[in-house]
Formats: sequence, structure tokens, C-alpha cells
Amino acid sequence: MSPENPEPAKLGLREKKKMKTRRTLQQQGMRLFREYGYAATTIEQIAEASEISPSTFFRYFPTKEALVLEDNDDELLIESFRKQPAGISLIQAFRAAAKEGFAGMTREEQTSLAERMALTMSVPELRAASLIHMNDTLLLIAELAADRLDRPRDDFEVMMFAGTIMGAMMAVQLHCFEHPDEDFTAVTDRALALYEKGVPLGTAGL
Amino acid sequence: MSPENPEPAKLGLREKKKMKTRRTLQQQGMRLFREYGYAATTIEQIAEASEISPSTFFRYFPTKEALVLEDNDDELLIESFRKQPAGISLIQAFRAAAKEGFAGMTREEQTSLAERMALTMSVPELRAASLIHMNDTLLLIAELAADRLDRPRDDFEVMMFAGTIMGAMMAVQLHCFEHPDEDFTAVTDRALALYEKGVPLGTAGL
DNA sequence: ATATATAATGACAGTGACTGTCAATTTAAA
DNA sequence: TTTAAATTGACAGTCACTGTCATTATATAT
Repeated sequence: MSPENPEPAKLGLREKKKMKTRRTLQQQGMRLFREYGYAATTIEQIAEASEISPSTFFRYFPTKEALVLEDNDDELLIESFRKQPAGISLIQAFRAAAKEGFAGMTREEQTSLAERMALTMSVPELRAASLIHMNDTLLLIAELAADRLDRPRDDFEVMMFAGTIMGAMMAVQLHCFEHPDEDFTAVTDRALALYEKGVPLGTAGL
Repeated sequence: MSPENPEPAKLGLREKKKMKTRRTLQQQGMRLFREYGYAATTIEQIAEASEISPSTFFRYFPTKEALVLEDNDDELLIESFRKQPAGISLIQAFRAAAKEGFAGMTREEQTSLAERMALTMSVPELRAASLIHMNDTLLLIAELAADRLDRPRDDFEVMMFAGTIMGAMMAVQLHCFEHPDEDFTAVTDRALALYEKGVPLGTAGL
């Protein structure tokens, strides 16, 4: 490839402008969505507000949805998960990784995430794209878990474990959507704590 | 509403024609998808093959996706679930309901379901719509479970239970997609049996 | 500093799903 | 047979998204 930047800030003028345009598009997009609604806002309007041509929009984001959904949470999660000690169980490791992932975000990132998540839950188009992403994340978790346990990638129990986690995340999102006052990270941890105790299946009166 | 038909077959000419058109659209659609691919097949072509106008298509199906995804599995599941005796646990009841639901299908329906599911898994557009439906089903399961346990509709543990089930179903679908030789109903039961034993969380080396 | 390669952009012309309206036709009910 | 209602098709329009091409901006080599 190219000589990777060994240090962070070492970008040419080109890269810098591109990053600026990206941010502008996302900010203007979110502003317009807030103001006029997601469906009512056209890509032409976002492009105009960002002072680029409509065609250029698609060189930055493959779809209108990506403007809202793009994030690098997965990478953070992977990193955190891999760092977890071997002594603890899968769920414990996953719970800890999630906690660390959230903790590593700035206040601003957390606010943005919350707003984008709320929008995602209320726009079917976005919810669909988000769920596809969760589907992919399921496979990712299965991979991480299999590696950790030294089991094959398509181990059935491992797949079910990953499914359990993603199902929990779906339920957490729905819960948070219905209870906007509760903190997403807290609810997530609460859910994972529940699973850590092995609860919501045959025990506890269920 | 209107005087509900107390017996099955009691449809006017109108209803009969509509049902026939629906079936024709689905059959011709699936045939064209099989032959030319989902994306490559336009609604105009489906309409022409079904001998109706393109505008009429949307009076039968709200979207192109609905042509593939429409089913009444949920109703069957609800019915079966409600009939389960009170003595067994949630999972046991759910597992039994799922089993009965599958058993109640004709061979033809099972074949059709399998084909539509395979198509769904391989077309992002369809997968997205299918996942949205699963999201809704999660809420439905939560409702059923809450009723059964006499708990509030938004009980946190109940939501997590429902999430667990739907996560398992996601994992089952992915597994079946990667192992086309295995039977979907069998894999589903295998997964639920696993949960019935309370496995894939803290126990069994996970 | 100048020339040259490369990357980014904008203008343009499409495609196809989906929406809305309206008049014509078909079926059901009186 | 008349009347009301449902179904349909034709049509025009919107918008996300794709592909192509010439133009412009940036980076690199001389």
C-alpha cells in the first residue's frame, strides 16, 4: 500500500479537506433532518447546504443512511474485547469491553451517538440499515468469541452466544427508545449483568 | 367492521380474483427473481408477466420486498404459544409453539419458505426488511411473554427474554445460510433446546 | 518553477421504486 | 335496472442512486 502514517496528525491538504467535507456533510445533514425530518430532506439540499454538488455527496457516503449510521464503534469494541484477560467468562469479557468502549468516548461523541440512535429508531429506513449492521456484528462477535475459546469459527454454541448478545442489544435499543430518560450505556450494562448471572432463560420465574 | 365470514370459504367474486392476482404476482415474481435475479427484475416486468398494470402492483404489495417477505407465520406462532400449558417455562412454551407452527405447514409452504428465506439472506434489501420484521416480532414476543407471566408489558427481564429469542433466530438464520443442507426447523429446535438448558451464557465453558 | 501524473469535482443523462391523481371500468347492492 | 362502491390503468412526478466525461485542484518529479 502506501507508507502508513506512523503518527496521527500527518495528513496532506487533500486528506484534511476531505475530512472537513465529511464532517460538514454529517453536520448539515443532521441539522436538516432535525429541522425538516429525514425523508423530507433531499440529498440535493444537504449538498447545497454543504456547498458541494449532489454528485460529490456519493463520493463521501454510499447512501443517505450512511450519513447517520457511520461510526467506528466496532473497531473500538474489538480492541477492548481482545484485551480482556483470559480468566473471565465470555459475557464478563464482553460486558467489560462494552463498558470500556463507552468510557473511551468524548461527551460530544456520546451526545451525537444518542441523537443518531434516536433518529435511527424512528426512521424505518435507518432502522433497517442499522439492523443489517447488527447482523454483521453478530458474525464479528462470533468470530471474536470463537478465537477466544479456540473453537471453530462456525461453532454452533458460539453462534448462539453471539446471537444472544445481539438480541440483547436489540432489546436494549427498543427499551431505550421507549424510555428516553434512561442512559443507554447504563441500560446496556444492566442487560449484560443480567446475562452474566445467566438469568433470562429458565431461571428467575421465566 | 363488516360481517366477518364465520366459515372459511365464503368469498365473493371480487375477493377471489384479488387472491388469485396476489398469488400470480408472487409466483411470477419469484420465477423472475430466480431467472434474472432480484435487482435485475423490475416491477414493470412482474406486472407484465402477471397481466396487470404497474400501478396496480402497488395496490397488492406496498413494496417490491413484500412480494417475498409476506407471510402469516406470526399469527400461527401467537396461536400456538397461547395454547401452551401453564406448567412449563417460557422457553419450553416457545420451543413447543415453534415446533407446532412448523408442523402445521404443508410441504409446499415449507419449500416456499425455504426458497424465500434463502433469497432473503442473499439480497441486502430483503435482509433489511426481514430484520425490521424480526424487530417487531421481538416486541410481539415480549407482549406474549409478559401476558403469560402476568408482568407489565415493558418488564425489563421480559424484554431481554424476547431479545434472546430473536437473537437466537438471527443466529439460526445465519447458520442455515452457511449450511444449506441442514433443515431450518431442526436447527431452530436445536437452538431452543440449547437455551432450554440455559446454556450459551456462563456455563459450558462459555 | 515548471511540467506531469493523479485525484477530486461537477455537469449531465440515465434507471427504477414509489406516490398521487383522475377518469374509465367492473362488480356488488338496492 | 339503477346506483353505489371498488378496482383498475394511464399519467405525471419525486428522489435515491449509477455511470460517464470533461474540468479543476493537488501532489510529485524534474
